[in-house]
Amino acid sequence: MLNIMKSRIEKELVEKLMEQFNQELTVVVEEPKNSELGDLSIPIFSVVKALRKPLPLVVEAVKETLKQVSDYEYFDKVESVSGFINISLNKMKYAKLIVEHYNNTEDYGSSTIGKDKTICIDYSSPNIAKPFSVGHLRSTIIGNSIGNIMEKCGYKVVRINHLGDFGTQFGKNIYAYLNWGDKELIAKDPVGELVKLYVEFNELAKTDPSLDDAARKIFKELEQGNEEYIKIWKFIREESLKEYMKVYKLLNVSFDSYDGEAFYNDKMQAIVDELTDKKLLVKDQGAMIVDLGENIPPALIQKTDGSTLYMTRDLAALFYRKNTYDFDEVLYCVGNEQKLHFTQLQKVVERMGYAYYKDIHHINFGLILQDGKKMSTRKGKIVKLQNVLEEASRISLEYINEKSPELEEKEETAEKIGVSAVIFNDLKNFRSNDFEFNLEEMVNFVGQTGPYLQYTSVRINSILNTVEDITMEMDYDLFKEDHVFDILKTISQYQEIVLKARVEYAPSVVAKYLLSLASLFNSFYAKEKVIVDDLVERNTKLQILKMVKNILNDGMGLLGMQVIEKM
RNA sequence: GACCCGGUAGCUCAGCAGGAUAGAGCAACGCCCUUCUAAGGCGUCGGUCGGGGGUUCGAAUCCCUUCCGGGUCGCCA
Repeated sequence: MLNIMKSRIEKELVEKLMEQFNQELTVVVEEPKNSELGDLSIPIFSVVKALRKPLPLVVEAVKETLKQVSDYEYFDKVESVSGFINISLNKMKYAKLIVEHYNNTEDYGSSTIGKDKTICIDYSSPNIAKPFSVGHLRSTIIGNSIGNIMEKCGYKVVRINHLGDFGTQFGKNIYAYLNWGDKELIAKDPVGELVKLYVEFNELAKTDPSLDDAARKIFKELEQGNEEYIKIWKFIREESLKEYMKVYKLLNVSFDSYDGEAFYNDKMQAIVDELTDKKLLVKDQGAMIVDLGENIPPALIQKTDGSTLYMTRDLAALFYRKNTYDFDEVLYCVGNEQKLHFTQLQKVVERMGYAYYKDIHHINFGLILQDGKKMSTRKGKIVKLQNVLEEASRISLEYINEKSPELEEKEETAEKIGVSAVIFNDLKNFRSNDFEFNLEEMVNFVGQTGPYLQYTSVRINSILNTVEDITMEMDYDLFKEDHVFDILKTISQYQEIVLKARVEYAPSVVAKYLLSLASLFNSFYAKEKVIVDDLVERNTKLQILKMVKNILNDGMGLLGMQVIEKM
């Protein structure tokens, strides 16, 4: 609501000033950092410059013109301080506007900006025969959250888990499986054992490069339909997927499609043909590449032995998605280290003459580091996500036993708190930042954390549960107090926050917002008693509580966190 | 070597289409449960925004340069 008011004032003010001075102008309405200065602020340096008139004169002109703006009725005070015109809103009027708007809005915070638009999000996409590491956690929860945010903005979202179920690595997996795989051990713990085999293979290949050749050969035959290999491949894929589904259930994420790289195996030749027809494919050192100019390394489409690569499969997947879903945008939630790959992908599509290369976005995110370095599956240096989630739930249960031993459904609640803590710990920081893997930090429950948000929501719950229902009777005088008005102002910004998160593909925008809302509420909670004898006052406070709780819960939902009733 | 990220309080980070005295949380220290959940609240301490130039009325924010950390750079994904 505040954003709407801001842009409306900007627009009207510019129009009227331009009429007056017959001159191109821009005006920006912003919010002062320090709320003591007012609620809205207009720096007029640029206007002074454009008009070439003395500052006091411009100040007066802007102040006068503001009186003609349609939102003027909500202004309380307009004063100029060192080149800024600061506006204080009439707290009561503004509060009334927001509360009524809130009560008349179906899905508060939603918008229709994405109406009739489709957005494909490629996320999670773990590599089969590898455990679900904390590395995959990022893609999964960032992608899931961005999907939720897009839906809130009206988009139709297609969630795609582009499983890494093909590629040379399978040559390695199959080679190791056939040559030194222990069937019994594999039956007991398929994924765990397969990972061991994979790591062993890489160890041995260091001293014996012929192993890599053998693996490449196996993969090529797999690609061409070798039945024995396909059987093993299917087994590996199924077992891995079973393992992943457990994690997805825990994280509460789902997908519309699990078509992985293998799905595109029969769609690759068409890509090669089209690139050939368009004369983009060049033979270079035995391999087929697309040259992308001097600044970008060429894209490899086909290996010397004729088998395909990651790039080829991504192109096939892209075209398939365009044809199947007719997306307006396609997002790839993949780590920073693949930035070049997606630049190349986009470039190839551009060279092929498709205008929608502009709709391809790499939603990059930072690495999870260990000792300042990237974690690597090949070296077996990975942490299983499930262990992290279990640890978080365990600590959460300890809290419950200590703080509210009489709680029912302790285990379920502990799990919801633990998992949400891990999710929030990731999403609170901007996605492209790297971060050092630190279990203690992930399961920290004090301060700017997931449990803090859940706790705030739960506190509100226990008050709301004591009353029958909330009437419409309001005492807007209460909003004259800053600590009350600030909550309301924050509530009024929810929609613009969600929209900002959409533009930046950044769940952290929502996360930070929820922290500040929760913080404002907790200060309020410490200062004010809600269940007071004065019924109108009580009702007004309950209305605030209701709004805060709903936004907290809704926002946590956008992040993929679990909302809980009691803790 | 080339290219891409990042460097803000002891730690983790916000702020970056330039704007008014740089903000949170953690840690440290001191308070607050006879009030609706103290997983909370209040306060104190803590910063030459990596260094150096430049543009500007105004720079953490833009430009150049330099140092430090990380990532990527044809047959892995």
